[in-house]
Amino acid sequence: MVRKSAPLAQQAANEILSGIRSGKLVSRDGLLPSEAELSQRFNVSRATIREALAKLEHAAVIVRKHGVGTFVAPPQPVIDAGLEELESLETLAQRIGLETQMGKVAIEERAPLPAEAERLQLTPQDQVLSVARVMLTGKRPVAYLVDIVPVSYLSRQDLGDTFNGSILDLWLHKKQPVLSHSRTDIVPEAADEVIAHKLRLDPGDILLKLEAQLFARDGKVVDYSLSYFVPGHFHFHVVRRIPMRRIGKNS
Amino acid sequence: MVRKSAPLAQQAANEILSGIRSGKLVSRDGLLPSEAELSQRFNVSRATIREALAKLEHAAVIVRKHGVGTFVAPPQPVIDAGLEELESLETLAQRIGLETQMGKVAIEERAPLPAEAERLQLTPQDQVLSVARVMLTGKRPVAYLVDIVPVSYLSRQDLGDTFNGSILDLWLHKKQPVLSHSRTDIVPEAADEVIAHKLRLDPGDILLKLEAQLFARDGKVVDYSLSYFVPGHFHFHVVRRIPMRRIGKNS
DNA sequence: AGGTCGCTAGTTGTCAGACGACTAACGTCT
DNA sequence: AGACGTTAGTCGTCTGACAACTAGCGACCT
Repeated sequence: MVRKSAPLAQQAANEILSGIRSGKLVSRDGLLPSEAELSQRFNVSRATIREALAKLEHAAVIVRKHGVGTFVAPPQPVIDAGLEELESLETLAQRIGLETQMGKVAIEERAPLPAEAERLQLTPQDQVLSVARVMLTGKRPVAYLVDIVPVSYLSRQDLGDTFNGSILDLWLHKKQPVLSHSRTDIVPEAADEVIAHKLRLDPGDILLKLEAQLFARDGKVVDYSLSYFVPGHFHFHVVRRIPMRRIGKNS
Repeated sequence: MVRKSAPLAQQAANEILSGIRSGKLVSRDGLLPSEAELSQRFNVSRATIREALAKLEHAAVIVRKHGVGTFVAPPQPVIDAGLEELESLETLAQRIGLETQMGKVAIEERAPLPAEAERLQLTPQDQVLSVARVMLTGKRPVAYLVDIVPVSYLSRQDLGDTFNGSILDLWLHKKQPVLSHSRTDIVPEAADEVIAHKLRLDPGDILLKLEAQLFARDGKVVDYSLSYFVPGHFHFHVVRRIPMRRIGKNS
């Protein structure tokens, strides 16, 4: 999408962003001028200002409150986590002393969806247990976690009063199944309306999705999980090694 | 942000999204009804429809073309890449037979910004070479890559006619400096106006940012790089291992 | 003195109508 | 066949008005 000149709304968004970053447009409590005032100040219509502000809201730069005003979005606390070693979020949070809460767990035993069947190497006649929950810190949703597990590996009874939100921790404690590794896909994604609702966001807000297959020692896929993270709370990194052998690379 | 009822624009966006997913709102060539028609169909003002469509455009669900119409966004080809082994994008693309082009390289020798100095363990008096370029496939920008390198490791002369876009490849070929690994942070991010312009996107569009420090064998940081990927072209994954020792974890 | 309720002013969200800027398609002319 | 101009339709922007919401203030009650 190459445009000869940016639409006015885009230009206004750029200028407002500059004004925010320089601090010139922001009062002490993070409040921006009203739409009417921005309209006059930038010499465009209020509708165009609204389109510009919508863009900035989607960029998580601002937050608009009906009847109140438009605010610069607040900065967020960060948890840093390496991805090389598989560790549950609950264990990670505990290790760094962060208090997290688990929202209501939605457990359902059903047939797998086609994508789930494929990822779990199941047939449509098999049954899976779906375990979905929201993780919160300080009442604030930070992640939405869904595990899809063949019922041969996990039943409702396995999840008892001691379930802390992590199937991985449950299995590691139990030493059954014996786990090997996970393959985790990393995707930036816009929240759809269901997930947005669960994480108290708007559809379209940016999430980091980790989509993982967990393999047991015998090579079977024992878990297919989808983890959606609100940016700013968990900060993931990976250590990438230089391969030892590069012979044959150019053949 | 919990609302008693969603704003009308949000509700309209949800309904339009449902109509797109069910196929009911989309013609053969991916065209949606006009804003005027959607306004009538959903019984809201055209301004509200515009706000709804803006949300969907930000979610990369649709593309709006001035004077033409509103289209469902096209699906994208995908390159899958593991992150465990450090490999340049250029080598990766070559390995899988994908033709990529490098846009104009912007090279600048300057003092490091504070964040760069910190990441590269430099002082403000040091000098770095900044190498910025866009990677394209089929004329389409897919990534914006910036390397910040201390001049002791890289000079303009090092980048000659043989520079293919990858400093990593250059160093691996030269075997100097001897490289060890990189630490790469993974962040979903909204494009700011500069990067959006380079990648022919709108500010606020979703990108995956990989922010990496590259370490030599002697422990020095030899490169600080920022790589911004347009979603849908490169698809990253990581293999996460179960640690061998878990003794002491609960102490 | 403290708490509650109602009102006001100000702000965002939505509506309606109009015009500007853009584009694809079609017809006419060379 | 190619170039140019026109038309109809669409998105982008403007204007003015009203609906929905909220913080703050003052009045009133306990």
